[in-house]
Amino acid sequence: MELRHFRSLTALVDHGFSVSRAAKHLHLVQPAVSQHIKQLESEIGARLFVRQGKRLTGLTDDGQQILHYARQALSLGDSILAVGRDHAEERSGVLRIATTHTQACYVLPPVIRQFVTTYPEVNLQINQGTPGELVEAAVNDAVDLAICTEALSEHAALEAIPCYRWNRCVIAPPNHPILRKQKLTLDALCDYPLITYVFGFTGRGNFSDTFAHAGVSPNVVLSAADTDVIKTYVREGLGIGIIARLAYQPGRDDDLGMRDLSHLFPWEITKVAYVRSKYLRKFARHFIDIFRAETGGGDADRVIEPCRPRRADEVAGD
Amino acid sequence: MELRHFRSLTALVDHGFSVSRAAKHLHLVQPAVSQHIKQLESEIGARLFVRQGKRLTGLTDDGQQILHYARQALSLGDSILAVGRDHAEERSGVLRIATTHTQACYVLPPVIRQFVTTYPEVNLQINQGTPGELVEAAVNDAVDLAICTEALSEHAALEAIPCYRWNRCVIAPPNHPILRKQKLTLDALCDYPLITYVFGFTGRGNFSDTFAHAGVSPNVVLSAADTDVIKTYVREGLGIGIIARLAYQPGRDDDLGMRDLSHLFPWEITKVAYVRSKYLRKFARHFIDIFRAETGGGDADRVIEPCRPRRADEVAGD
DNA sequence: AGAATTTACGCGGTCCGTAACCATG
DNA sequence: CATGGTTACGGACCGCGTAAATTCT
Repeated sequence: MELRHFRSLTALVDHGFSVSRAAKHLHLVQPAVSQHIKQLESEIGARLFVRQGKRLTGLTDDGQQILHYARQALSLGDSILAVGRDHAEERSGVLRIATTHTQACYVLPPVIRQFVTTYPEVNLQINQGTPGELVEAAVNDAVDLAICTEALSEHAALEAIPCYRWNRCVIAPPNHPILRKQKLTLDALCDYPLITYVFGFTGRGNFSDTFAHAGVSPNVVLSAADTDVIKTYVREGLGIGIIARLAYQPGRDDDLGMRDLSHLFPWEITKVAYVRSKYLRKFARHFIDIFRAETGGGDADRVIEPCRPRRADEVAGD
Repeated sequence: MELRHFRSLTALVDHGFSVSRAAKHLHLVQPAVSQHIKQLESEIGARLFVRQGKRLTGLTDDGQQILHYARQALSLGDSILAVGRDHAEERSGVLRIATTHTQACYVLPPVIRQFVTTYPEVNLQINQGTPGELVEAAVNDAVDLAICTEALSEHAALEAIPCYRWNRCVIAPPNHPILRKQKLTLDALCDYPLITYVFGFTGRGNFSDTFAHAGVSPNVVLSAADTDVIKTYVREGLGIGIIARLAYQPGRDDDLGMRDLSHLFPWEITKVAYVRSKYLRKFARHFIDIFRAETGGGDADRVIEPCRPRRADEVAGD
């Protein structure tokens, strides 16, 4: 059993169980990967694929199990090569990041700017997705870093580094009564139609829990995956928006009134996560440092606050 | 890069950096493993070994790092083979367990008895060691399961399954005043010379903390790694012993008086742990079930109490 | 000088590629 | 019959073993 068998196995499932396509992807011919599978199955002593005649259609339970191990082993091989590259070409390579809309638009830009100037040789790839997709992508080694507020701490394979904390604000058209109210309470928010994030996004869990815990029910008339949609409909007069405070941009959003809500909701903690067992290139670790410094450090009026650094075992218990 | 390179790498460090001995162990000749190392270093682009002339003397920092990944990859290979064996010969194989003296003597015997009768074909190997050694052995894939009360939950690579909880008792010669005292308090225990476990063993951490927290200092005249030594010196009249209640055996220890101390100390939780990323043979998982059932279930007068099953993510936060 | 590792070289196995054969839609 | 997979077979490569050269103890 050698890594080449694992390469054929993973290529096969990654290309719709087509031996020929997998072979092409591996720069081999069909019979070669056929043989790899055959050898694997004979050495293991169990069928890995379900077959319809000669055609492979899916994985057996064992195959599923084994695929998982094979992927990990290959990933470790990549880690080993990565260690080497950190020697040969410390300042060049690829950094793949997955994050959510809010992070990508409002938090990452200055970080990216600083990173690309210090590492002009690094090919930076940013993917956008839902928190669930980020976790998926990270554990499948489709990206190196995942950045968001939800879901990252749940997965045992991920190391999640807390970077900064943030809270919410309400935005409304300039003359909206909510902006003049003396005491801004949850009840007050419930008096108006609300626009905020969909479930699974940007702290929506804590948002709903807070109302539920207070025994009041907000009237959410629109849920959006990203802040721009919320702003748009607030400008349309559909309701008042509750967004991450850091997504309110003075200058750009001066046509909207804004009031802080951090006294009403729990703080959210945005984290950057990576799979524990993988080697992170030096520049990837540096990216995390830059991210923490940039978000934790300056720009106080965006209410990005630094967050106490924590040790790994604390993070695990989140 | 193939698994064979990793095999040579690990064999080399496991045999004192002697290429010839490593080769012998791999059923190869010296030049073969020399070549493996050469190929590895060339593909990675960094030296893995520090050399004195032609002789290898140790690992570079990178080598250390890479060794770690290589070991994991090989371990995954073993897991893949293990999946297969669970098909071919479900009821035969090897189960390697590491545990402490207390568990081995007082808790495991009935579990072992049941296991070997249900799996007579399984080669059961039990190693004894300190809690630190158990963790070491588990993460290095030297054993399959580690059973003890300390240290297991700390290591991120280990999944620790809580199995039962226990507390302490005091043992003393028959006419000792401690046995007649109305209220058994920490202060009362401090009035006499104490014999108990050494640090890092059988809940000694919580033991000391409890006294420290109460602001009293016990007079520990002897610390032993196992219960039998403690009993011996209690019989000698050197002092009173504080041991795990489950280590007091009615019948065998009737010449010693015993009183329960569970109102004074926190409960300890004994766990069985294994490395998360590894495949556990079916009989290994069954062993855990037997262990939990046997300890959680019957024999109430040994005060082995069942412990609420917990989900993996709870355990991780311990 | 002796033990151990590297280098050099040749053989044997095996890994892959070509080609023919077979199953399926 | 076209597409895709397996079987069969041959060649090239390379991985391993033997033997000589080299270096450190």
